[in-house]
Amino acid sequence: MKTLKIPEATIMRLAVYSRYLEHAEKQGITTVSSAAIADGSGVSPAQVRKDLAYFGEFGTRGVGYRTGELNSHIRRILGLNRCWSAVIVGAGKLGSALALYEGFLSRGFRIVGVFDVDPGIVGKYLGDIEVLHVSQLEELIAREKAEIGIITVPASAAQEVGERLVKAGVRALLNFSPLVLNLPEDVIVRNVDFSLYLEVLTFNLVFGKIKKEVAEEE
Amino acid sequence: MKTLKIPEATIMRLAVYSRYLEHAEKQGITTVSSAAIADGSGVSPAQVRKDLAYFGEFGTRGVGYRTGELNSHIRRILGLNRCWSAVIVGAGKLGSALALYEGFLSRGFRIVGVFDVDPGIVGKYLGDIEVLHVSQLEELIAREKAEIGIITVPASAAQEVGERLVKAGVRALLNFSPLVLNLPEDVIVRNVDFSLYLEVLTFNLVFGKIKKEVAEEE
DNA sequence: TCCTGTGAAATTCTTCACAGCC
DNA sequence: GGCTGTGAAGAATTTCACAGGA
Repeated sequence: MKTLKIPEATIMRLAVYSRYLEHAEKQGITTVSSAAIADGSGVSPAQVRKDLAYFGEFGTRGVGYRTGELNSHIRRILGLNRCWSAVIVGAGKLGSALALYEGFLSRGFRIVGVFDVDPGIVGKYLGDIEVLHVSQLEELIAREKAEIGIITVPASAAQEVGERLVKAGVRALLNFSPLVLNLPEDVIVRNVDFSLYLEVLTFNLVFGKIKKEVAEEE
Repeated sequence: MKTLKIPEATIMRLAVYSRYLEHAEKQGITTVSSAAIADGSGVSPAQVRKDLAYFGEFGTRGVGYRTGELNSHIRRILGLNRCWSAVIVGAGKLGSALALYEGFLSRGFRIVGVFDVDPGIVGKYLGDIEVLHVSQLEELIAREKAEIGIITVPASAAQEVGERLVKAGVRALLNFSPLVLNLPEDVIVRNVDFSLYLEVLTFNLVFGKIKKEVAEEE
């Protein structure tokens, strides 16, 4: 079979290009070059063209890309030509913040349910959505046909919640707990861990200094 | 100069290994093999060994690694053998959630300041930290010697905030706004965008289905 | 002339496979 | 026997450089 594999990095970059294009569109820029996109996304122009080439020819030689049109293409590639329903499990600070995050809706993500086990939290409203008890998880996922699960529970509960979400029919998970989940291969899981990103920063802060010293010695 | 470059992916994985090791330590497991770490981190055993090999020899042939000892090594590599001070700019939902996030402290990150421009937010307390007006940004960063900035302001203000943080002496930034910041090369910036992660999921949901269909046709 | 699309080259990253040590 | 550490092989990704079309 000749399904060429698309690098995950390409997908991430396409999403970044899309944000730049949206920004450019708002500024009234109707045509962009790969160099402009590259500039606005922190990559090389060749990289931009290669990434797009996986999916087709969207530009005009000698001219560039039509801003809005290219953005539509990218959004379709990313699956954003439709709305997606997601549930959040864990209505602590992070879960609540995500439930109220406006950025999701503008990209086509609708939060259709928020769950918790804490009786002090269940029943609260986050915007116009009521926090439900986890016991209603399966029912709501089935009713709303939610396909994405967002896990914002403590590490100790994450694995169990993941399994439950999958059993309830969710196909893709965004896991904010610091542990790697052990789930069937066909479930799509990505992890987000804030401390981890900070640790990448501190490594670079420390290591950058060392590199500079090494360079000066020679 | 012979400073071998460490892949960023290696750094991220080290942080993941560290979390697994902490988990294992709590369970009373004193010795782990590269296979165990790999299992708990979703990578291959060879990958674990290669990643560690960039920094030294931490294991014992025929035995494995001492859980706590290896974790200390990794924490030191990541720069976590000291405490780091960070400020958060933007005390909306996300900024507030991050300010209250317990996970930071346990990894050695201290939030020493939270800022906003909104008079309705300035003066509020998040835990025991008061939200200050952005006009006090420079002063507090200097006084607390904060080295890390976390940007949780709307996209339209992100670039300006980034520049201000850098001018005030911050060397590393975690940017939660959806736009790529344009800053001096020596500033370390990493972006976190929740919608982006969801878009990676949707791409895989859509594309996974297509791949399956293609496979079935042949 | 300008900028895209793309094979080919270069580079980076991962896996393999086994020597070395407990 | 078991598991680490590592050069060498292999795979994946990025960059280069230029052909091709507006």
